[in-house]
Amino acid sequence: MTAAYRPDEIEPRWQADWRDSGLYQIDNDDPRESRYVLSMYPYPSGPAHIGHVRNYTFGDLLVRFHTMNGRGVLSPIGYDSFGLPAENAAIKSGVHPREYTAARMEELSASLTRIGAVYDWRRIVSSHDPDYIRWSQWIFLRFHEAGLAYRDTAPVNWCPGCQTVLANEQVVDGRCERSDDPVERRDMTQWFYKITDYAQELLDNLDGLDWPDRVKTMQRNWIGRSEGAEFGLPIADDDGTARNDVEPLAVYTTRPDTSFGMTFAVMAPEHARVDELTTPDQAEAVAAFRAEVSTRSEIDRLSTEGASDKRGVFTGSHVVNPFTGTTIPLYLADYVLTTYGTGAIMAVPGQDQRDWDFATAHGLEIIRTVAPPEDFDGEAFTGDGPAINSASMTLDLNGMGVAEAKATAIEWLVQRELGDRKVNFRIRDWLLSRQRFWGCPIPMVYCETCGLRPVPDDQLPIVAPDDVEFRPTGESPLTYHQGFLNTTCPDCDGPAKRETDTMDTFVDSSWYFLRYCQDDRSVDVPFTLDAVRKFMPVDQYIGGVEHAVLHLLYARFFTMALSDLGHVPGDLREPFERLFTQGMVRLGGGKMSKSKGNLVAPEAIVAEHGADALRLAILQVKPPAEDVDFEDFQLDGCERFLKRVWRLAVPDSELLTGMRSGEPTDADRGIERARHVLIDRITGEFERWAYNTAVAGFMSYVNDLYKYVQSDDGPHGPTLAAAIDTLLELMAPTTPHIAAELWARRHDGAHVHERTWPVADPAMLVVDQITMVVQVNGKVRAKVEVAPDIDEAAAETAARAALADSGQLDAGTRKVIVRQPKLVNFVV
RNA sequence: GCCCGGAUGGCGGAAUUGGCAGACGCGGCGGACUCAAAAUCCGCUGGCCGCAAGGUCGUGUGGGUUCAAGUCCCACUCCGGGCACCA
Repeated sequence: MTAAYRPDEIEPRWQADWRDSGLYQIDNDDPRESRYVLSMYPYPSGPAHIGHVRNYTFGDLLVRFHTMNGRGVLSPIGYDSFGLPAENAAIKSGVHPREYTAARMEELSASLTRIGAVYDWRRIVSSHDPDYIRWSQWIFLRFHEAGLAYRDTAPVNWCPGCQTVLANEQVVDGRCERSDDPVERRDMTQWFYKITDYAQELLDNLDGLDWPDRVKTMQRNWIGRSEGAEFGLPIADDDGTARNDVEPLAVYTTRPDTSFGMTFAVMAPEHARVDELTTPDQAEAVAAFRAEVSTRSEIDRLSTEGASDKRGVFTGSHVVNPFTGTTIPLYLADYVLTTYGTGAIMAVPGQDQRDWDFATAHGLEIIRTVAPPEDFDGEAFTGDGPAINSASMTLDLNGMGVAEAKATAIEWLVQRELGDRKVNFRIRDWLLSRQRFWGCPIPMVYCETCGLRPVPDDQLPIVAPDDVEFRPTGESPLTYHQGFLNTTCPDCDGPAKRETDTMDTFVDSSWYFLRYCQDDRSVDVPFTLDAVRKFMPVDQYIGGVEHAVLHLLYARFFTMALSDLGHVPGDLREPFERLFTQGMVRLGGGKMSKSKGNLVAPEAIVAEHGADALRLAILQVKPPAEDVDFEDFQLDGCERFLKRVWRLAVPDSELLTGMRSGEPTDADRGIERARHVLIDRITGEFERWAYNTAVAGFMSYVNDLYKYVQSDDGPHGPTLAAAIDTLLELMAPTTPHIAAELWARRHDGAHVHERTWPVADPAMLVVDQITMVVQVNGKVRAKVEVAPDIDEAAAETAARAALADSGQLDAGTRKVIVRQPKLVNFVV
């Protein structure tokens, strides 16, 4: 009687075994070569959803694979446990975010365990843990000392739905990436991390990272480096001459070569010098325009729709084009941003479409300074070409290409001390303060006499009190808690107030991977240099592409800054050596989301098919990098396959009767060869993340074994045993429970996950026969079995022989292509 | 608009370098077992023509290179993603 395959019975048993045995715990003095395999730590939103399961299955497979390959694998887990959902739940139902979060973490931990994922649970971190808060604050203070954390008043993104400010990275198409509310502009005093200090290195290092090109491109776009020139446009007097008593208007351009075509200049509506440079007769129009712009939402303003003439207004003032000496009008327009460059531009309608549109709408002059090609029928010409109309007494660019003209123009500016070469970045500093309760408090106090003071290290962590009222007010609930708010100044002991804003949760995720390295959590630093050196950088990071310019950029910044400050080794500049971004799981073509109520619950699948079948289905359905629709999962087929494996491998199987012994036959040798081929194939496929074809490999192999077992001669005992044992070893990372159970049953309770990964014998991979295709005019007409080392002449002879009866070569051949041993093609 | 991906049977997909298109799975059809069903096992399964042997067409569209193209080149269509007043 064959024992039944009962995943519901064996899986929880093995999950407990892995957790208790410590097989996947690693100590910092472990002598094995170390590997750091990390899946992005999850926000604890309750039981795992199918997207989580996909992510953590890939990670778990790698952990188990590397472990069997003799490496000491750091496989940690933790929770990104600060954040809005817990606080919103508190507002709605009154349950404290801490309790809410603890319950959700419990659920998520249980589901991760239930799908068979293994971790060193001793190293767990959670963002909201006071111990973790302490070190988030400690790092903030180090950054503050170094000038990398600062407070500033700036126009910021306000999300009315989340009732907090957002970082630029969290605004997508003018909307909040979380709540999708349109974002408003507000001037607020906020905390920033000075990520712009690292813009150049963040850009440069991308080249050396083994990351998807897509993600690198997104980061490059986000950082947005541009090279150009910055120079001053003198303000013109009433009679058109440059005034010496007024500071020139600074502009930034990437096209100094086109300066002779500058026919007007434009300031951003929010530019600091608008009032100064507006003439009395235009004051009313300017004020009206600015008022109108300020009420427009970001989305409207970003939109290119709408009449161009409404997008700007004349200031009444003129400036001087230093290249030509001519006087040109100065406008205000909303297409110029106050936050980029100098907030003012020289407008060259001939070479810039935005300037072209504006010039056309306002009846301004257009001068081409780059000759467009003959067939050019567009408006502004932005391509390369010889300069025209670009000469003065002191500078002649005519005839030069764009690059040469640029360099020459900049040189001219520098010589006359009018301006200089300038590199600009699109990336802004990271706005990190949030007006919310459920986040890490910013450890600063405001003293009436001493001003802004950092909280001393020995007073950390600053933890939010429990007895606060949760109301969506737009200010942190901490603002209304007198006990938290009122404190004393660390320097003068006088009355002081605490900062009530908390940190963006992306701060927490910017260093958790460093904390995981630290085994002894009692030391007085968040991580020791030795601990970090032992495991960092992360060898394989796995997560969603949605973090391409959020988490992945911030974490890189943190690593560089901590490196410069000496808290991690100086040569550790990049945290994640290899990155894999897995695709999303969708349902019925749409995005799966809680709000749509179409989440697939892995619990139900595990209950019906078992965790191994679910893991196998995840791996089988699609290449890991691609998005997948849950409807395409083939759970029945995967479960059926596991049952086939079970019946083949379980010791008391009815399938296995009448085992042959003695000398192996050709059929036996064929199976033995297939075993080695499988080892070779699966090892390669695992290394290149070809899990879907690896599953196909397992299935094919098992099909072969079934034929072998049911063949007339019957299976050869030792051959079959080896064939099955190898299969179980190779399947251990993908379907760990069934592999463990069958191995234990076959080997007296031994553990398959403690086995060494099998190695293929190269001699067994050499085939003695290969199918050679014989073509006539590129069409397959015959196939011949030949030796792999057949020579050219013999191959042609064999091919001719194969076609001899068909008469297809009777007319003679014009050409013969021989690619032994795979193919011979006759051209007739 | 610009920059990346992608398009292969009824479906998900496979095809390291240009060399047998459709591995593997799902679904479908047929058979075995069974009183029957489920489960299981075996076989067939791209279209068209043909009793068959076999032939013929076939990897989004149109061209091209080559003895040979899913794969390389040119042009285009559609789908997905990113960027998009950043001067």
